[in-house]
Amino acid sequence: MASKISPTDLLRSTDKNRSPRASGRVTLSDVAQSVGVSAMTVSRALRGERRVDPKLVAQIQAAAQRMGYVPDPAARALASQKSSQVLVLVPLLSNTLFVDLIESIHRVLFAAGYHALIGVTHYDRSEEEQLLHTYLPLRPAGLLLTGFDHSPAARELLASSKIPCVHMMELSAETDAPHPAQEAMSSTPCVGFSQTQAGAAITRHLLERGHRRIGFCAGQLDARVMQRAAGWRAELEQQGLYEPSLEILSPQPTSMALGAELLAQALQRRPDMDALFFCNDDIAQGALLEALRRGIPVPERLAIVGFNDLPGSDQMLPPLTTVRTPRGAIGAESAQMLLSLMQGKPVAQPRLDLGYTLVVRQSS
Amino acid sequence: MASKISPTDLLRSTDKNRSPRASGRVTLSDVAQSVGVSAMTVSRALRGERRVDPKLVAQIQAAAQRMGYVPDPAARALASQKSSQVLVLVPLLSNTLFVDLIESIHRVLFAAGYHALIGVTHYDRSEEEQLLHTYLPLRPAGLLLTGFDHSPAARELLASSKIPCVHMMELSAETDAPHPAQEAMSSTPCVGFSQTQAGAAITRHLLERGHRRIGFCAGQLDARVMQRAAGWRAELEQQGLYEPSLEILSPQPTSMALGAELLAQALQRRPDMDALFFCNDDIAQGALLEALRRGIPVPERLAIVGFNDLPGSDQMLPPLTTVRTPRGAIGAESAQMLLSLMQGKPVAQPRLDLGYTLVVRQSS
DNA sequence: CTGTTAGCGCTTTCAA
DNA sequence: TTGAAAGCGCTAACAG
Repeated sequence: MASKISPTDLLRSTDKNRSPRASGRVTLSDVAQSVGVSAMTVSRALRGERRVDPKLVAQIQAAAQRMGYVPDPAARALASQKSSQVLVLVPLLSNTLFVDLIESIHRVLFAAGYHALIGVTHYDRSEEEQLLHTYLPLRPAGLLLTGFDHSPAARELLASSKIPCVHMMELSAETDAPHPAQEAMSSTPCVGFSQTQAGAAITRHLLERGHRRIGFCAGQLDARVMQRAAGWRAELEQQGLYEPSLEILSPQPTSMALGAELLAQALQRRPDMDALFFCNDDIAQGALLEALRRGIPVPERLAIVGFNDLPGSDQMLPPLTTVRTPRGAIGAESAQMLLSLMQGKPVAQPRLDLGYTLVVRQSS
Repeated sequence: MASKISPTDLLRSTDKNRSPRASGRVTLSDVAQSVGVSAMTVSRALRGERRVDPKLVAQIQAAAQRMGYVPDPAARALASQKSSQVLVLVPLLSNTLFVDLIESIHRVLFAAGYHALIGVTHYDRSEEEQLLHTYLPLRPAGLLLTGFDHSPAARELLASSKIPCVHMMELSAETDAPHPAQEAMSSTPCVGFSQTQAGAAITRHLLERGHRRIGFCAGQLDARVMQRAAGWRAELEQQGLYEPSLEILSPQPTSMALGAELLAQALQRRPDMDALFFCNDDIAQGALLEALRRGIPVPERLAIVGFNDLPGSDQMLPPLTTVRTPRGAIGAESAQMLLSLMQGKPVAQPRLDLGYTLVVRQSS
């Protein structure tokens, strides 16, 4: 195992002789030198590439550990043209939904040696585009995006970057909710559930409970909210119960205050309303409190249901009936799918439906 | 403006001759060549370094724009030993407080060309340590940490990294709340407010309202919560009203459900309790709902106050009295301070107190 | 004010 | 299975 020591290595061996630009960190060649192999071998060994003598691998790992070697992500990214970061774009952080999503993504990616770089789009296509513009040059190893609603320029960026990408929270090519760019993404990897079907399911629940004038109240009119609306509407139409005046929409972001306001609007417009389906639990909670303030018996006079099963919904008066969405699982499975894609492995189910659960409490 | 074109540049000029490793992106030398200057000049011009002919700067910027040049962060990080990322560590994302903090940090840093890399510690010193271990090698340009509660090893890492760092949400060297490592950090840059004083202030408010048996209920017993407790306790002691049984603490994370539980515990232990100070609005909200369920008149029979002024607190029945904390401003000012530190500029107020506001609503 | 030189620390490529 | 050479794209450190 007589080793040839390159001039550079010799230079490095003496601390005095280190280049003035050296950062002082332990490098690959430091480890290589100490073991008596080339830097290349250390690089391969540490990355777990095959075709390295197992004995050497053990020795190298021990040395790296002992010397406190930590790979330099910048150097690695520069040389290999890809970083260990995964860009994760979500619309908001103020909805627990996305926090849960991020937490489970982080857990899976972190364990696999990747870092989640989080970007917030505020439900704005141009903000998303700008984020892609600034973050794509970081050469993320993968992308995790919320929904399919991108600007054309963003689509372009994504396509030309050729970076593996998984879409979260909704499914491509839903036959019951035609999507503008449906065709283009029928093969796009995605993990989620049918927002439309979930919206339809909770509407059916209300119908089964005997409600007939079921309103839909929503803020933050993003694509997924509109899919829920479509599910609600389809069920009502099927029963011949749909009327435009049952739809109370506001472009404002959802909040408890907005819930109170929409409840008021709904009852003013349709005093005969006997149930309300809110697009998200936070506005439903606000509506529940407003009903309490107004002395409206829930669910006797008016049933109220929400969506997502957020914290606090079980604490309301009465506890809120809602749809539990599997965001934790969506995050984990998306990350897992992305890991496969990044490794070039085939993905068994590139369109993964994780379903939803109706949670019936006392508000309906 | 006759330019010397280096051999490498000539090589690059012909697409056929590009190295097999080239990434295809437009590089600094591409721009340099097109303008007829050296890569170094382009580098300086684009980074806005002084000592470059303004005319050249304009020309170079135009060329970069036209050619679609985007700097490579990895190459930049490798050469300069610092990335454009700022590591931001927060305990949680499920508390709106930290989301607000992050949003404003992001806004300030992004505008200055930096990216926020967010890490979540879950109030766990060893998790924080691990995050530092894995993220410090990314050579972040700066650090933004929540609180001062680090493990010794983490302190070591921070100190030896020599990366500029600002602590958020609490202030160093509070004379009224001795901190374990107080001395060491009396000069540490920090932006926040006195948690102790804020806790004392809302307690005084309750005392002024005539309450005498004021309990303190808390979950998630982190350093800042305990500082609020200290403020509460000091006020009570001053009036000779402090008793250990008034303190109801739980190690569990705060939530509305925990609020309900702690209210129950408090009333069981001290049926004569006439006011409760909850360490965070979410548990206070849960307590308010529990009071409603139990038919306890608030504030007549029992006053309830919270902390942070989170969304929904104004929607409660009755609306919650609380302390509004300036997390948006804290995020913005911390980021601003960090920018100064990163540029080596002196910081006028390295210990910035942004105060707090008592928000008196109907629950007290 | 501008350019030259020499790396930053790693990995691709190719040769042994 | 291992190694040598040659960069990745940029900037620090001098010169001029």
